[in-house]
Amino acid sequence: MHNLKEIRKDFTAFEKALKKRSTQIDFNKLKVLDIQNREFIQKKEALEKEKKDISKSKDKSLFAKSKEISDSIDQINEQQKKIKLTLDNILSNIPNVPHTDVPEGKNEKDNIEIKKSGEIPKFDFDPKSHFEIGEKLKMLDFDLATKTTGSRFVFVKNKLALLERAISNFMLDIHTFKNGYEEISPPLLASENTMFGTGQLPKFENDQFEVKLEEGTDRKFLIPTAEVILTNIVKDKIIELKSLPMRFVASTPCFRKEAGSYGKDTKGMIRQHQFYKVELVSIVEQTKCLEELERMTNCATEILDLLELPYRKIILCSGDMGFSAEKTYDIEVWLPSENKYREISSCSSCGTFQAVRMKARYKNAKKETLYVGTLNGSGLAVGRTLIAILENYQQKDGSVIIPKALRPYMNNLEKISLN
RNA sequence: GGAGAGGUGGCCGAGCGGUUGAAGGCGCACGCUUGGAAAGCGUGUAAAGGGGAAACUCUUUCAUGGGUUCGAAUCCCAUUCUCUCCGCCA
Repeated sequence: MHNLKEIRKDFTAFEKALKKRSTQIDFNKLKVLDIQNREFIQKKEALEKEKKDISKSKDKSLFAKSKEISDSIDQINEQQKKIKLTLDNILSNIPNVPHTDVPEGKNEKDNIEIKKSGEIPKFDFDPKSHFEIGEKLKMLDFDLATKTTGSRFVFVKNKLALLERAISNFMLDIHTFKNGYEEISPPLLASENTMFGTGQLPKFENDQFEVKLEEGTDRKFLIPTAEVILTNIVKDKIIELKSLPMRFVASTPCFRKEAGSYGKDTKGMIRQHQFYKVELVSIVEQTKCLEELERMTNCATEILDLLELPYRKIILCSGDMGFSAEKTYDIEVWLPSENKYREISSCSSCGTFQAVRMKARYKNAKKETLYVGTLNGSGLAVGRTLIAILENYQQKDGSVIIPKALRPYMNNLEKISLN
C-alpha cells in the first residue's frame, strides 16, 4: 500500500509512475477524497480541543455546551470515517510503483533477458515431457489424483517422491548453512489480515483457497506461497536496526486456485493447485532493497548451477510484475520437451509496499522510524525443479540420471529407472 | 466442550473516574567517570494523523467496537485474541 503522505508530495509523479502498470485508477477521486478527509479531520480536531478544554476547566456551567459539541463531533466523525474507508479501499487496490530500473512494457513479451547460463542438453532421441517420463516410470499418477481429489493435483510416488524430498532438503541446506537464511516451518494457514499484509487481499481473493475453521471466527486462507506467512513475521513490529537484515527460508506446500488460467498447462505438473516451494524472504532497511534483490537472486540461481540445469535470468517489464513488486527477476529453466525456458523462480523487491500494509517498521541510525523493505523469491519451486531434472536428465531408455548434488540426499542413488 | 485469568510504550510491568502519554525496570542514545572497557552516576528516549518551509504545534491511541460521564487505561456491554485448569483427541 502506498503512503498517502508521500503521494501528496508529488501527485502527478505518482500518477505517471503508475501509468506504466496499465491499471485503471481514478486518481482524481483519490485526490478529492484526500482533501475532503483532511478537511473533516481539521474540523473534528478543533471541536475536540474545545471539548477537552471544557472538561479540564471543570466548569459546570459549560458542561451542557460540551454535550452539544459531542454531538457535532459524532456527525463529522461519521462522514470522515466514510471517506476514509473509500480512500483506503482505493488505496489498497493500487499496485506498487515500478522502480526506475524496470523496463517499460505491457506483458511478458517485453521482459528482457539479462543472463544465460548452463548448456542446453542435446539428445539423440526425441526428448519426452516430464509427465510422459514420470508416468512411464509409474511414479507420477495424475489419474489417481483425479479420482481422489480432482484436476490439477498429482500423486508423486516411489523414487520420485524421494527425489522431491531430496530437492527440498538440498535447497534448504544450501540456504541455511551457506546463504545465512533462518529455516522456518510455518503455519500453512494465514488470517485475512496476514493475507492483506502481503497484498493477496483484497484484490486477489479469487486465487485463494479459503478454509472454514468454525462458524463465526476470523477468515483463514491456505497460503499461496510461504512469502505470505514469512513476510508477516514482522507485521505490527518496530524492529531494532541491529536485527536487520532478517532472512528466512521455508519449504512448504502452496495452494492456488489458478482461476485465471483455464486451459493453460493443463497437462503435467507445471501448474497445480498444490505444490512445494522453497521460499526465501528478506526483511531489510528500506535503502538496501536492491542490493538484497541481487543477493537473493544469486542464492536462487546458485541452486540451478549446483544442479547443473540450464537457465536464464530475465527482468520483468512494468506490465508483467506482480501487484506488490517494485522490481522482479524471473529465473527460467530450460525444458527440452517444450523447447523453451519456463519460470522456476521469481525474486521481487517490494520496497516498503508490503511494510506499509503490515505496519512493519524499524529504527534507522538516526532513530527515525521507517518502514522496512521486504523481498521474496523462490529458491526454488520444488515441483518445477523436479520437472526440469526429469526432462534435462532423461535417458533414451526412459530412466533419469540424478544430479550429483542430490545423490547424498538419496542414499547415493545415481539413476531412477523403471524396475 | 466446562471453569477461570488476562491483553497497557521497542520489550517487561504498575496504574483501576480528573495535568496519566501513562510510575518503575530493561533496552537504546548522549554525557560524566576510565589508560581503555565494564560497572556506576546523570540526561534523554512511543506511535499514528492533521497544520506549518521550519522551529514547533494540535488531535488521537492503554486488544477491537459500542455505551455511561462534563471527563474513561480506569465503570458497563459485545466481539476478538492469548494463557491456566478440567474433559476429549492426537
